[in-house]
Amino acid sequence: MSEHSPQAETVADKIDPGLGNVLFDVWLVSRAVHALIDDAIRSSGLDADEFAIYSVLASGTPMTPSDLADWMAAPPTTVSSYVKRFERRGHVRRVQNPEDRRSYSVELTAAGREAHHAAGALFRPALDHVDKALEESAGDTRQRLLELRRVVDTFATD
Amino acid sequence: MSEHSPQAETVADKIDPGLGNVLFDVWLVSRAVHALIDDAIRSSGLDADEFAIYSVLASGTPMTPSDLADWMAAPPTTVSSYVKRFERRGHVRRVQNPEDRRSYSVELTAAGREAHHAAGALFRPALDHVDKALEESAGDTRQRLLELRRVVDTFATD
DNA sequence: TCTAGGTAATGCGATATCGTATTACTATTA
DNA sequence: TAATAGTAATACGATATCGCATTACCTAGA
Repeated sequence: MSEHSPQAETVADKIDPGLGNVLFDVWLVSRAVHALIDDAIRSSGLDADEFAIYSVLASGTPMTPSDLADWMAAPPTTVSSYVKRFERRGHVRRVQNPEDRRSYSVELTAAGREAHHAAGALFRPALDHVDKALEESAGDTRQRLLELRRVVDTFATD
Repeated sequence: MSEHSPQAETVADKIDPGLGNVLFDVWLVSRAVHALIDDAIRSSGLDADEFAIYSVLASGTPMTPSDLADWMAAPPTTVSSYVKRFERRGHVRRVQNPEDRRSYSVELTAAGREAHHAAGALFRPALDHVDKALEESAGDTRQRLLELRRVVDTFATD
């Protein structure tokens, strides 16, 4: 396996594929995707994780730190430092919840929306490439991913 | 959303699903998967990333640090510290490449195989749950993931 | 064989992640 | 309404990640 490569093949090809299982495969793919996004949007000053968070916030869904933590399966402390960082950048604002003074929701500022937009512009070519390469199977892929997320959440919650 | 929830639904349900695109979906699912694995195997002393690396090594494919970096789409410096850490644990050994004195391959020691085995035992129930819940679509899911990885690698390489 | 350019791996430093313990508040029960 | 338990968020500290610069080695060209 390590001595020579018959064709132009990627590392991923050479390794598995018997090793694989769904969870492992997700892990592996996501590393590549994460790197792809990081590289694509680097010059915007956001990384893949940050871009994703900015994206939900930009979508208009009000999110508390706890919501964010559940949504992205991150520990509360991690979300805390994200919010602090984003706020320091002037990209995010905390909006007090009048019903519960411990809590607040996180909102993008105008500057935050701009940053997200800029990152989005860098992101789109990469996404287009992938979508194009996937062709009709793209929808199917997303379906499988959503299903998987549902299953995983079930397990984590039980 | 913070006021009330109609059913027993997960956070993921409430958010999207218009926001989504393949890359974003992968990112999101992988966070959940990563957390799931972390939690499942925590008591083994390995985390999800480490378990994955131990797994390739356990599979018998000889891997240099560069191979590992390519395979898991991580920067060389990150792999370097992984190897150092694993070696410190006594789980891994460096085997010099006689052809190239800069290089070496990484091998699991007996202790490393044991650690991997222990983590594997904790991992399996989680995997079984997911596989069972996915039923026949599991194979299809893996297929989609492998395809995606291929596409992403193509983009990264061009 | 010398030199220039490429590649494998790492040291170091900056910053990110996340576990443990804590604070501040809300809900529940009596 | 006091006491207890539960929940939202964070401070702090330990460790991980990764970019930049560097070392050591290999390869190609003259």
